[in-house]
Amino acid sequence: MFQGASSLSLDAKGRLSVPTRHRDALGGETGQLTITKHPHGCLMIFPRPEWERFRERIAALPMQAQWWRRIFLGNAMDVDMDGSGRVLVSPELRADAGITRESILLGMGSYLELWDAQTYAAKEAEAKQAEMPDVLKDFSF
Amino acid sequence: MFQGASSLSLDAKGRLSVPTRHRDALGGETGQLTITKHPHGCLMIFPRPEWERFRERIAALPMQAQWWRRIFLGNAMDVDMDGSGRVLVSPELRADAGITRESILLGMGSYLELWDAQTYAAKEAEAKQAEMPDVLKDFSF
DNA sequence: CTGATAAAGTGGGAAAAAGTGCAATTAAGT
DNA sequence: ACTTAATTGCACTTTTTCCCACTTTATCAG
Repeated sequence: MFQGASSLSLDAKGRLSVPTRHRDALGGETGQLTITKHPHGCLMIFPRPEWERFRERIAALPMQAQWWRRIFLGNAMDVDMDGSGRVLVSPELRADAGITRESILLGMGSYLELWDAQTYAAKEAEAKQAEMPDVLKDFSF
Repeated sequence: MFQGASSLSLDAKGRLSVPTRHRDALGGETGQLTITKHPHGCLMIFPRPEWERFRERIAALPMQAQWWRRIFLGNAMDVDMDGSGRVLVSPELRADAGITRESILLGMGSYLELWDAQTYAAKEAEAKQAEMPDVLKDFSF
């Protein structure tokens, strides 16, 4: 179960150093994980088994959801952590999420989200302004 | 199982250099594959056996789908990879998908999609803006 | 509180693999 | 038969991947 935010910076080669507290949960025994696009403008990072489950659900979607398939499945990259817990984020994925150096890693339960630091700050501010969605209206704390 | 995006450029003769990680799965023992049109504006690339299966299903469609038959079956080209993993994409197919040089190859499970880079970027951006189709409304991550 | 030890992060470099372009040979058409 | 176009194979250059070493940070003990 992933939760919590980490500020981190990719190195010159576009490698992401996975925070130690997520390393075991993310890489498992073999260090295998999968990174893909998210339509909201960030990247999703899954432990490999979790990705397999997600992919099955995506693959089962009907024709109308073809574009979602392209975004999630068509852009998914299987990667391995290197000896020091780093993963290479492909140039295509970095470009899509607008990630240069400074980025934010968010624990989102079964997966992680990787955001460009600036983009995230802007979108979060925007979301705070926006009206509460209906489903939350009768949600009590 | 194909997944993941690759940026690549066709050479002056219209040849596509198949990314190494897809080469075995796409060409099999003999390097034979099939390329055809897709109505969404890209090309589909199948390993030969996978194409055979797809063709059977298309052929079995009723009269209403006659146009889809023309598009898929009528434009299919059987091609071979050369010694260094390249395939020639015919001028007709390239023209149809608007592919000049820069293109994107998407792994879509049982087949690959080849897009003109610009076209893909534009359509993807459009899809991200668009409202989520009903089938996805109750899809949780 | 300070120092030492250990662990983790960061950067760089070398080896291997993949891509790109050229050249030669074969095939086809006039 | 000769010219032109196409295709296949080869070689060189570029990129990518993997690994090692050094620096910095954190933790524990004195």
